[in-house]
Amino acid sequence: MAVTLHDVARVAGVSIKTVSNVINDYPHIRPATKSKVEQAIEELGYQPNLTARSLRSGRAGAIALAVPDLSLPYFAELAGAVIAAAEAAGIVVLVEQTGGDPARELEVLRSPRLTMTDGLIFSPLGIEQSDAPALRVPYPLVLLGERVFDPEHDHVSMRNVEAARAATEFLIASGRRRIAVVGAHEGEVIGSAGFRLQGYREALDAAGLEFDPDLVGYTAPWHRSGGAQAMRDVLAHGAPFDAVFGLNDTLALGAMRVLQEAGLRVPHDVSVIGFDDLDEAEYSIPSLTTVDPGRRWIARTAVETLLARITAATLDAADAPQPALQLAEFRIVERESAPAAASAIATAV
Amino acid sequence: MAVTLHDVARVAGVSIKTVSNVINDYPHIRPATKSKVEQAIEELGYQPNLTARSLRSGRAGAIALAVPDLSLPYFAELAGAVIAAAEAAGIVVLVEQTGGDPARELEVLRSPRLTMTDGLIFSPLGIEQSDAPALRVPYPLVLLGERVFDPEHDHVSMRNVEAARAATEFLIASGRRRIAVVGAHEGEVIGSAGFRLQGYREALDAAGLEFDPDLVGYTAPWHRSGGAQAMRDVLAHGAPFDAVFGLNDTLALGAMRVLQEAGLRVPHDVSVIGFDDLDEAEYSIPSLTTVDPGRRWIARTAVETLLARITAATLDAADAPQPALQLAEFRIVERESAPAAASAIATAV
DNA sequence: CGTTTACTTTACAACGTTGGAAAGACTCGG
DNA sequence: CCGAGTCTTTCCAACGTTGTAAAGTAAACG
Repeated sequence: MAVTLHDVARVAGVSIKTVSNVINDYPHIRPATKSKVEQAIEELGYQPNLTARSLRSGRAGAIALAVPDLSLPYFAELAGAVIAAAEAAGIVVLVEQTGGDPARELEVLRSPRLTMTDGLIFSPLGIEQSDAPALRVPYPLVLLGERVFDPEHDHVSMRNVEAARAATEFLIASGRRRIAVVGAHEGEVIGSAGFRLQGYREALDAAGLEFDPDLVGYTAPWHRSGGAQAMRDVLAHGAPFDAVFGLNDTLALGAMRVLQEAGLRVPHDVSVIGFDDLDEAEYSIPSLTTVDPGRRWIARTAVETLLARITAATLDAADAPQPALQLAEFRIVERESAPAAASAIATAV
Repeated sequence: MAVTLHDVARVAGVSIKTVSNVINDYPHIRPATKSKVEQAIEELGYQPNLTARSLRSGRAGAIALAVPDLSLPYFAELAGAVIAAAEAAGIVVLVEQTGGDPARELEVLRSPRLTMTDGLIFSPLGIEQSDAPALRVPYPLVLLGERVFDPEHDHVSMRNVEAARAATEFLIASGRRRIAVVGAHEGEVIGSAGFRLQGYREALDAAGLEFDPDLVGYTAPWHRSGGAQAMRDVLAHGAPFDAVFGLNDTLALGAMRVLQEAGLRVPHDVSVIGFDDLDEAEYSIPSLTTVDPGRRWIARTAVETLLARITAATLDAADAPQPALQLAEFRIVERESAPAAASAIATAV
């Protein structure tokens, strides 16, 4: 079928090892031989078989990325950033979708498919802290997110508590006092929802504001429809509010949608802030004030960390650094849905 | 490092071929031997090395998907659907981003990386019909989109002209007469922009409406910002209009944003229709009437076609079907931004 | 009880590549 | 013109797996 080293060697009239040497820039090759080989390569259109190279060298030049679902914009943008960062290092990315299902997540971790890659960047959503032992896999692994922590692993994440607190404080500083939340997970302590809710409560406490359970909207899926439904629940409670903190942007966008249906104006009656700084936050109507949690930095750092770990593993380096938790810097991106200086106070139905 | 067939064979006290036979469900194995081997596999946690298997068998169990950019929602959702469809067949997907850059697209086609996969699903954006010869690659290839056509290849696409015509006719049927377009590409005939613009013109012609160049907003990148900019250009022309056809959803959403800034109400003053039926179209404010071009069907069909082609290639089947162009069915999804029965007529700027 | 037949296991080679080290060729000094 | 040193090329084996075919074993038959 395909052209192999043997074919090139035959055409060039040398041994296959010489061809291999040319390809791998072995220094001691006579110029004449080299050009002869290069000409044969050109003529035959030879391309190295990366599968064979991978088998022989033990390095695949590929990593795996497991995320819940590419139809969730956060993960789509994360995946895009990971692929771009890997590409810059000449590495390709195999993408798996887990759907956030714990069983599927565990299955991916154990899957023999990973023998085709050098390591995994794993963004779990369904598994729990008690599943941490399942993370002790025989290949380099970098964790993302805040679902599971394990001191044995490199972990790249964001400052959820601080960032959520900053978002809430931003609303408070703008004059809001009754701040609803959408996207909470019942009883969750660890995880994006738990941490961000904690940050929210810390901000309230620090400002001497009371936490009102009626202002918390719950939803498991962080889809726009979930945000809409949680917002409706809060409205149904009848407690007045003048701001909404969407625990992520899609939730906030879904919530904005419901507010508008309910006749509440954003930001006139209700300020809305999100979390993630998705592309679409910039172009929603009104544009969404949000937290940029450092997604690109996370992608880049995750790839760099994984590649360093892979290199260390091949060198069997004893001086490899300890696994670490690296946290991205965040910043508030002010847009229309929550101006720094808000005005009116609404009394919602 | 990893456990190999040799290790299992040693522990089980059999030859490696017997272990291989057990794994591959070879029928003639004594039950006692089989269980002995299975126990050793279990005990050692053996996992087959897919790289070696792939080298030996010539089948990688992986396909490549090349799309412009995952931060474009259409391609993110497409990629998600492709991965899901492949997963159902036990195939993994390696995702490449071309950025829509012609040079990069050609590079991906020729890249030795593809030797790690069994075939490619390619969604070009930058290359042109004249680049078609570059598509004659030595591995199975399925084309998506409408940038390049080639009778030598399987191609899965959508009914751009008909669907765009239907979208325009939908606006006309709702009572609109001055329909702007955003997202056109200067001089393009072949390609999403060209085809959809053609459908738009066909609808105008059929309805006896005049085509007004001042109502066409151009933008190369089909980002939201491009839609916004194109909409501003149209507004700047000063020609009145009562509807906007965004050549895709993100363009339409960007345009809606600008309309609102300009004080025009959607759909009261201006109806807006998009194209793609992205998740977010359902939750924008107002929700976006759009065309569902059959994205999931396209993903599923592309994967099935590619896998069939791969199988045919390995069997060296002479009875393989001719390459074909398969087109998805489309439908109009009516939402708020363009109701079937529109009312007022606006006179823009 | 020898022989055919069917079942079960194994030896070997090969997929395409590269590391290690030996073999060959050339250059230079004496 | 020889030996030492350097440059250049080749040979061999191995990465982990599976196809082919042969070898070995047990059951069945006459």
